[in-house]
Amino acid sequence: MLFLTPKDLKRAARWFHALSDETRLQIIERLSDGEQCVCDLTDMLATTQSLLSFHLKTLKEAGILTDRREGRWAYYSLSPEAIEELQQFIGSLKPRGRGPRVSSKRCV
Amino acid sequence: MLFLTPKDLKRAARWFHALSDETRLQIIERLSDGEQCVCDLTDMLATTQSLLSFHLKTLKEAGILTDRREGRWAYYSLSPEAIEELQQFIGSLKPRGRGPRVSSKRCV
DNA sequence: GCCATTCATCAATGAATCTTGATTTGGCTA
DNA sequence: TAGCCAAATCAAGATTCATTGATGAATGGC
Repeated sequence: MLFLTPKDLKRAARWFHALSDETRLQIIERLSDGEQCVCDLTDMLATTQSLLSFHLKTLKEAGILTDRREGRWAYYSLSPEAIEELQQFIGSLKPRGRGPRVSSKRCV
Repeated sequence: MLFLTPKDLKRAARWFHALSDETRLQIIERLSDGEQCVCDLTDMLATTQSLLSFHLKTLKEAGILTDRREGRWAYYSLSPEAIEELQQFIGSLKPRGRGPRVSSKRCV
């Protein structure tokens, strides 16, 4: 059973929007192996520096990534908390679409 | 460890885009209790008929919902397969951002 | 100080998306 | 058949988003 406050809704929508782009999913894919610096991601992902920066910002503002600076390099990694909450959210969707149907009160 | 084919990427991006809207998340929320007809959803969700129809279509085209017609009513429900695949996808993201860092080969 | 490097930010363009209101399609009932 | 109802579709406008290229800020080496 799922109950979302308006705040939950906003946050979840933001998460999913952040994940709704192929380049950003590739970033997630790379970061699922652990922290990476921006320069490596630039090489891996065949994108421009400014565009990558934009996507990283999008993911960071959604709370999915955290960043860390070290000298002139920036390192990004997945936020364990966000991933866990995402897993909980999706996990709470019980797929009972095929089960015994809850008949509607009005449309019968 | 995550490996996404270009096809996977496209599909996942489409899922997440479908989930990136508050109204659509509310639809999901309602449908997680079981199948619902459009007219009930219209009442619950404080939206217009045509807009709801648009959102339902978006979710359906992403493969997240299935629909069924009965007389003049349309019933929508979550697709168990899609939910399961989503759960697998998110589940494969191991949040080891805090663990021992995988040091970069280039940026040190 | 001076320059190169790394990354972030800004402004501008085009594309995709959301939203609205009107129209259409199909099914039911009288 | 005529009329009503549920839902989908369409066209138009508004908004948001992705992308590009140029500029700016911070760091480190010389």
